[in-house]
Amino acid sequence: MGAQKFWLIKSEPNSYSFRDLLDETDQTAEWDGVRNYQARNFMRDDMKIGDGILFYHSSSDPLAIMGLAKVVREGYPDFTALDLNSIHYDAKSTEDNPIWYMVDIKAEKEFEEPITRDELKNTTGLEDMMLLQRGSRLSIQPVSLLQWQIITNIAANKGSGK
DNA sequence: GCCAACGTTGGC
DNA sequence: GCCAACGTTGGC
Repeated sequence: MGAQKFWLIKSEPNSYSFRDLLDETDQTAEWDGVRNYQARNFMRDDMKIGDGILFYHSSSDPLAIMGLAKVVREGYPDFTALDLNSIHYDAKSTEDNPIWYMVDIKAEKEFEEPITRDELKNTTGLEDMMLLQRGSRLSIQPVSLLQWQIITNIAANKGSGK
């Protein structure tokens, strides 16, 4: 079994928020609709059960990490690509040759206070975070162990009521 | 609302 | 295989 890895997933709360995930049965959702090859490869090949996820709200106020989630099902074909009625339908994808993949994620912990993008930018040690790089648009990003530790520490300190 | 950055498409 | 045109993302 490989070591646990860490990820950041972006979502526009207008379409799907961390609250929506918390409200799901078992707080679990299929992460469907991703139509970018690099993100697809992460889900198909690299995301493993138990991997940690930072759930980030993009195009919103505040721009922030809202909480933690984890991978509970590893990559499998995104069937919405085969569904003519889905906005994620893709004619290039077939049952025999599915192009797109998804994972299932489960909410783990809602931060008492979201960690804002500004805060991340001002935190020593996070300079290299992909999220903070100019022009970074990838909706699923790898996060290093150190970055994960720094961010979960911030959350823990906020949660301690200090 | 603006626009830079990026990924994809398609003509050649 | 190149690359211009286009559509989308997403911070500001």
